[in-house]
Amino acid sequence: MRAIIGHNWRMKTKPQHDHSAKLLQVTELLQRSGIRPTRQRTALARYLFDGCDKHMTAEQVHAAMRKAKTGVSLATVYNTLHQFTEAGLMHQVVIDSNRVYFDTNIHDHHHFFDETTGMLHDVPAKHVHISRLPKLPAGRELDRVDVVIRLRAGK
Amino acid sequence: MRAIIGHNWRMKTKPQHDHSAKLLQVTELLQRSGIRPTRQRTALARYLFDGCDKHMTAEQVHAAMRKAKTGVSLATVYNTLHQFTEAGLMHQVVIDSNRVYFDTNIHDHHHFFDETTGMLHDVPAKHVHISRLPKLPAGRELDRVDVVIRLRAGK
DNA sequence: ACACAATTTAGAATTATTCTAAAATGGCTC
DNA sequence: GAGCCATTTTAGAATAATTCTAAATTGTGT
Repeated sequence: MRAIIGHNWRMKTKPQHDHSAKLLQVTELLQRSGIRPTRQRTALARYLFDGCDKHMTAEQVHAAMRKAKTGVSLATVYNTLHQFTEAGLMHQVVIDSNRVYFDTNIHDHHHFFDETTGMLHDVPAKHVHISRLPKLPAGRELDRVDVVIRLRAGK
Repeated sequence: MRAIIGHNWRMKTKPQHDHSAKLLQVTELLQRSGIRPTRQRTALARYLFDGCDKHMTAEQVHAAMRKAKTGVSLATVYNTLHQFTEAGLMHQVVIDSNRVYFDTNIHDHHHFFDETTGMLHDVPAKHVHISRLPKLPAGRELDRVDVVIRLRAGK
């Protein structure tokens, strides 16, 4: 049964358009990050790094995979999101009490958090100027500065 | 030694002594916030609002209560921390993936998050200048801006 | 094709938190 | 202070997100 797809298991799942190009890009992206491009990881990467910035929880990503009929277990979604994060391909954003969002936008940016909808929105770094930072404690260096602009319903 | 500060519970104080004075202050604080000062709530308030800024998880607060031999159940600790937060007596800070910190410092300030120790430290607002903010989406108003300066081990 | 390492997986385990319904307490009125 | 009703507290069950585990599968070099 697998013989049919034979040498190229990658063709099994279909993106909308742009097959080969996107696939090449994604497998290369993973390889360059030292991550072996398995079927599951490629499917996830293809979905996540399609050029649209996404803020999603692991469960949401898993649901998207189900919908796309790509067999990727929840455990693998968690593992892979963590790997991608560690490789710097995406970020984790923790804002809501018990929800971790994975953010595929790795450009310098900040966030609006809309308390009425629970949604997260990007704010390009250029729209926030931080003109002064405190002196860092000894023996530590700056990892990054997260700015979350919390919004509530207003006039 | 404490009579001097008497009327101002905000003043930096050492915990330990000052029973009567502190009690009056605390019950008043609760009443002014529309919270009935029961035994448990008073015990928690006394511990939390002793003048020292604290960043604690609910479990940690519960542990402190046990140590102080004050019978307060975990459920009550959760309930009460939420009430206090809603009344504006303290804030919630969410940073670490699955840990909610309650912060007794309600002055304008920001945080260092030390990734190596998992600890949170205050940064007075004056040490961080945000000189530009984006235009807010329609129908929303600013609740607050949280700045978390993430630190990692460095030279 | 073969073997060995890496990966995936289902389901169990863990952890922080919330819920529930019963017991205790607080604040009234008489 | 006894009686009463609303509020609060509580132990333990329930939930939800995440991690762990150990077995099955897949990938890769030979």
